[in-house]
Formats: sequence, structure tokens, C-alpha cells
Amino acid sequence: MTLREDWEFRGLVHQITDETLLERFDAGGITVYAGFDPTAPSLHLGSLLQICNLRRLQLAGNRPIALAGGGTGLIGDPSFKASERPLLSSEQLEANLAGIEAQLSRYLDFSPEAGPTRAILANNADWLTTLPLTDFLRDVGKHVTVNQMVAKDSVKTRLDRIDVGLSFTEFSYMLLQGYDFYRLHVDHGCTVQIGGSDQWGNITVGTDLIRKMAGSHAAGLTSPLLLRADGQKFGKSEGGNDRVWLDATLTSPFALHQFLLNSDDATTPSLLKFFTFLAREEIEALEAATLAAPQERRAQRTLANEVVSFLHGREAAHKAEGAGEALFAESIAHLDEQTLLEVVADAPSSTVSLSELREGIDPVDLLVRCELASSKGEARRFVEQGGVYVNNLRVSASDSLGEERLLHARYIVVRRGRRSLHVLVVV
RNA sequence: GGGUCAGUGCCCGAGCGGCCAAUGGGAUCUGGCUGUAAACCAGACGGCUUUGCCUACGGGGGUUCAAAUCCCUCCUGGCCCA
Repeated sequence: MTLREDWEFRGLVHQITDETLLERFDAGGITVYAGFDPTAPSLHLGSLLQICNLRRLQLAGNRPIALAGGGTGLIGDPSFKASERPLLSSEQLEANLAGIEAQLSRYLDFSPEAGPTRAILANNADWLTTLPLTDFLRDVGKHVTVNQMVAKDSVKTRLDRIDVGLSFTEFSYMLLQGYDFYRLHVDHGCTVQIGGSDQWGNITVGTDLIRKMAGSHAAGLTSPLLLRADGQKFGKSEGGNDRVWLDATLTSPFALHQFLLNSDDATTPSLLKFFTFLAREEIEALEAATLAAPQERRAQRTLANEVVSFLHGREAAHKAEGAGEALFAESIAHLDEQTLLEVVADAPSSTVSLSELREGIDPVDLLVRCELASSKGEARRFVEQGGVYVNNLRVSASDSLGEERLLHARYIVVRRGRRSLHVLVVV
């Protein structure tokens, strides 16, 4: 299967600057880059698509560059954003950069054995923060008209809003990103930038700049935005507005596994195509399996195992799967201590004294204490609605929780709703 | 700098002197049904020592028995003019 066939099957191409690009990737030897914004200390599931795409291209014999936006992160990308971004402090930015650079260095092949396809990690702070303004305006700004910039769809949304503005700072962002592409072209012979569909405008600034400043041809490719079947943005965790992070301390392997396992039938094929390296035949077989026996959720299981394995390793995926099965399939009271601890390994925990437990704990207080409710009023609601479980048994407001609830004489597992857990440990 | 319009709960958005913790929609949460889905149905959705009290409608001050609603001022933003 050619790379073009594979990418078209996976639905990875949204817009592309020239039609022959995919064939050229097939031949190998191209240096391609994708940028990652240090807006948080970890990348999230959405960034995984570009990581996978870089990896796919690397496996096809090309050289990937992962660019951390240490310089552009000082500015903030306004593309399709509804309002002006607050600026990150330089300390925040530093911390975020350290986090995402560590992640990026794990998911591509940086080993010397990779030879000409060996990945490169770059940070645009290295050239952007020392670039004299007057040089920039003369050498770069002169090649781009404001007319072109204003015409970009990515800024139009902001320009059309009557209630918010667009600062010059954010407006300038696309020039900086375009300059990044130019620098990578000059320094590393990079000729292709890939990104999400919101990056199209920024990417074409770069290809234009390279043509005008270096007289060379450069190309760009964007991937579609992944949406859930109901049209919602993908990647928000069950917990609400939090994103699903790639960092295991922010989103545990178990939580990530659960998130993917819960993907709905209609979206799962796309997720398999985007976030795994499974072959077309395997993905099509899983689609067929979903139609034949949806309750088995083989596609979802495979997806969860593949992604968690890629990000956190086989071992972590295996544990996460086992924990989920134990937690949802049986009463946890019968689990032996070892298994119980694995099931709740990722759940937050806190301690309680035995004397306190002997006095009995009110369910409402318990929820607040375990941070499963943010106020007593909310806790009361959860209990009244029947959404609170201790050791998988529903509790009512009149219950008082005491020593007799202990599992293995030490643990109490508190659950709110379907899957918010907390473990209380007696000390 | 001048004029003008606007700033309401997580978001959008009603309200324009008492009946306002504030209509409605979305998001979210809990329960039910299911496959630990989706859709759908029901309920909840500022806090508390919960028949009541407290804190809230950009900030501060004022008028009034009473203000999210009126006045002054400051801040922030849009648009127009200079």
C-alpha cells in the first residue's frame, strides 16, 4: 500500500499545497516538521495526531522535526480563537516547555541508528527571541502584505467579532510561524510542514516566505479536526472540561484507557485510523466486528490498548485493562488485596484514622473530604440522587460509615457516579 | 482625545426599581434504559449551621423603604469621528 493510499484511507488529509506531496513522501528523504504549543505542561490527546503523523512519515523514510514553540508561545496563536489569549508568564512557559519536550523526545525515533531519518527536536525560542525587530520587519515583514494576512480565515473570525479585538501581538503570530518554517528550511532543509486544519493559514505564510526569501519550493499539509459523532470536540475527559493529557501523572494510563474504551461506535474507526499504526485490514476487521457484535466492543478495546501501549508501554496498558475489568465486572469486596490495589492504583487516595472511623463518618462529609464533591450542597445532591457508592454498594444519606466497611482491614473505596474513585486508607 | 453602544451565573443570552439566586438554550453532573456506548427519559446545576440565612449581575460610590435594573465615577471592549 502506498503512503497516499494509507493516508487517504485514514482520512488524514484535509488540505494540501500540492498533489504530488504524498508520492514524494513515499520516496522518502524529505524533512518535515510539526509545531507544538507549550500552552500546558503536557501535550493532550489532540496533539497525538501530529505525533503519529510524524511517526508515520518517519517510518516511511523521512526525517521528522518536532518543533516546540518556546518563542511563539510567548505570543499566542489567534487562529480561529474567539478571544484574545492571556499571555503566559515566562516561568510557566519554561515549565511547559520542559514537559512537552520530554514527551516529544519519547514518541519519535531519535536514536543514531535511525540515520537520515533520525528525528530532530527544535525550539523556536532559539531564533525568535534574539531576532532584532528591525531585521525581522525588513527581511520578513516586507514579503507579506497586511491585505493577505487579514484575508486569512483564521483571523477573520476575530476580525468579524464586534465584542472582542485582535491585538497586534497575536496578529503577528503567523509571521513568526512562517519564519520558523523558513529557518527550519535553511538550517535543516525542511520542506514540508504538517498540522491541524486550523494551521493552514500559518503554514501557507511559511511556504510563501520560503519561496520569496529562499527561492525554494516548500509544501504543507493539514489534517482534519477530529470530531465526535455528535459533532462535539474530541478529547475532553469524562471529568468535564479537562483535556485528556498524554502525561501519565495528569491523565493516568487507567483514565486514558477508560476514556478510549468508552468511545462511541461511530467515532471509533476514525480514532483507530488517527491514533494507531494498525494496518487497513485490521481496522476494517474491527469495524466489521463492531457491526456484528457491538456489545463486545472489540474496536474500542483494541484502540485503548494500542494507544496506551504507544504512550505508556505494554505493561501499563495491560494493567489498565485488568483494573477496568475488575472494577466493572464484579463486586470489589471479593478481590484479594493485590488485585484491589491494582484496580485502584490510579485513583487518588487519602488517609483516615481508625478512631475517626469508629465514630462513623457521614456520607456527605466523606464525599467532600475525598474531593469527590466540591461543596456539602453538591455532596448532598449526589447522595440523594443515588450516585454515591462505598465499595461498590450504594449508600444513602442516613448511613454512617464505620469500621465494618473496611476491605482487608485497611481500605474503603468511595465512588461517585460511574467512575470517579477515591480510596481511603486507614493509618 | 470626542461621540456612542456594551460588560449578567461554566458559555450564550433574557431581565431594565420590589413577585430575582435571577426566564430560556447549551455545556456539565447524577439516576434510568443499555454494551462501563450513542440516542432517549427524569432530576440537579452559587454557598451554608437549608421552612431560613449569606454572597452574587465588570470595580467603587450614591439615590431609594427597596437596585442586576436609576445617577456619578473608574476599568475593559466594540463601533464611528478626530
